[in-house]
Amino acid sequence: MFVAWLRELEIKHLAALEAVASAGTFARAAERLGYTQSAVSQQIASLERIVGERVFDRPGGPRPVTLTPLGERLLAHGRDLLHRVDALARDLERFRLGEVGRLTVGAYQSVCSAVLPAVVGRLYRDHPELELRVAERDDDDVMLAELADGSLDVGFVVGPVGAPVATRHLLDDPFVLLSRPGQFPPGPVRIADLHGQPMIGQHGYSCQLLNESGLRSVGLEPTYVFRSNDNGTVAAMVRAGMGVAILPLLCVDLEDRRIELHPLEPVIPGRTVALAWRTDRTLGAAAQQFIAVTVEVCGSLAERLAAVA
Amino acid sequence: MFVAWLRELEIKHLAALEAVASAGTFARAAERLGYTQSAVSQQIASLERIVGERVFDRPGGPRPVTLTPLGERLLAHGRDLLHRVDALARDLERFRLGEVGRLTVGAYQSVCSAVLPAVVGRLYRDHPELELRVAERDDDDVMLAELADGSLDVGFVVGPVGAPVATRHLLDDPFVLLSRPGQFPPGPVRIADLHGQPMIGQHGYSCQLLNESGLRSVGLEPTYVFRSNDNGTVAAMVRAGMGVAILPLLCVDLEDRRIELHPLEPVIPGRTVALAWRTDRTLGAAAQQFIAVTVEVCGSLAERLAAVA
DNA sequence: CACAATGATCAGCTAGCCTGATGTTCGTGG
DNA sequence: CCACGAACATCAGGCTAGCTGATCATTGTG
Repeated sequence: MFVAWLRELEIKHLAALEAVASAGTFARAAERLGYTQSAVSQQIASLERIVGERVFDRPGGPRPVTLTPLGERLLAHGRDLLHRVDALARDLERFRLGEVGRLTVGAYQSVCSAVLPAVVGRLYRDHPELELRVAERDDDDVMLAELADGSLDVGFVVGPVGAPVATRHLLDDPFVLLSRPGQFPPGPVRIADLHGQPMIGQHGYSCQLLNESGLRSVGLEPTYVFRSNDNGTVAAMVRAGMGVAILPLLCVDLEDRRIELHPLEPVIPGRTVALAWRTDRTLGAAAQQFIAVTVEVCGSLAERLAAVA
Repeated sequence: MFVAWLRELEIKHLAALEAVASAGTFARAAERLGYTQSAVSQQIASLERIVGERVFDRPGGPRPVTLTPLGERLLAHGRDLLHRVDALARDLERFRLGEVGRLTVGAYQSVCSAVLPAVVGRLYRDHPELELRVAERDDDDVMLAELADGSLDVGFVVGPVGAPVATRHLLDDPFVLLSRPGQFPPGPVRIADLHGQPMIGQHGYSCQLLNESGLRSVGLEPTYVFRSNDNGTVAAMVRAGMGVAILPLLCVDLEDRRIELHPLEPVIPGRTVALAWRTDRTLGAAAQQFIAVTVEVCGSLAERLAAVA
């Protein structure tokens, strides 16, 4: 892919060239580079052997050396390269500090609306140059597959998963009943009382399956009259009186006064929201920060949720 | 001027990184680079020591290695640098062949109009990407000074000059008499016959001084009624009948039928046009080509001049 | 469970590179 | 005209970085 000749050219040579050219003297260049004059002399000689011609005219005696035309042209390229190496170093340093970098996150809709805004906001506030991508995925398996093939750096998942991924538990997200205000007396609603009640649900992905199996385990066979994965649509249908819905608390807009929330009795196993990433791949600083910030954000979020349910 | 850390980073490391990343395994990368697997392993280890983190995740066993986020970012920079080194090599090669490069030439007005167009035309025809600059200088001393300080790469000069410059003789440029058609009988004009004749000359630079000293050495004290360094102006004044002019043949537009040329008798020492350049500085390929082409162009030009004078 | 593929590691050697001393060239001041 | 100083080249010597070849550890595969 790359050229054959000039293979021995190294950055060191260009640095020596630059130093001598701008110092005017081998000895001063050596001093600046922290070498002896002899070393610089040999480095330039090596460079000249590589390019096949002299890059400096040495007038001899105490007169300063000057670049040959070829040396001048080489130096123009060399300065450019040195500046780019410099930029590389600075960029790498910022990357290691998590100030720059690209990060692709996978998340459910509920996480996207309830958790991510706060996380993204804090990350951008601290490091405005991060390149964050959020991919909305509603299926745990899709999420894990994309985590595995590298499309995602980190992803929010529902349950504890096996696979070669690490997970960090974030919060417990209990199922709650959504109803029209006044439809049920305040306080917990007994699942048994929901027999025959028309229900609104999501399509058959991870948390909906968890939902249904929870209900069945306490003897309720739910009747769904509408399914949507858009939480706003589900809430709207509840408001419209089409039925009630059992949703993870995170899927609910807590500010919406036109619906009412009720804990369930008995409590069915709610989903646990966790963050997952591959353990066999090194995490970038940006990803580590994302995890840390997310853990913190979810910590305070969990407190607020506990107050509701 | 440049950064402190990352000083040990060399192009070799980036080449190894690129090779491994695109080959997927250390062994194949080694094969491509002409090293052993062990060498590549150590090069990557060295790179990782320099940047302070792993750049590859090694899953172990026969699975391909993958870049870490930091490795990916480093590689993006690295590929850019490698391409630039590649471009550097190609550019240097073209420079050595004289296909590209910058060349600044100093020349008198007469040379500019009589010699340079042909030279420049041929150079551009062969190497369209050369960057030629022509600086019109009417004074030999100025020319030599600028040659000395590097402002000019090569310069046209009149006489053989000492200084630390080499000169290449190009052609002899005899002085001729310009007159209105019919003002003198065809053929040579005797200088003695010009006594009292109003004359038009140039200002006191190199070739005008040579001119006047030549005339005085054969007993003529010229009377100048007008001086201009613009050869077209001098010719116009001759046409207007203001006087006659003695000019180097190169300063005359041979196609202008409204003036007549006469050799002088006796012949006074004409100027010799030569090309000069510093001997203590290496010449670029472009300069060498310029000299070669100029010598050739002047060779055929000399023949045509001989036919006139 | 043996085998193959892959990277890490180690020992040993070579070559490149740096240092310190010395040689050579040239301008400068007396 | 000469001695001195400044500046680069060169040489010898030592050190180390880097390469080779062999071996080890790990892991997927038949």
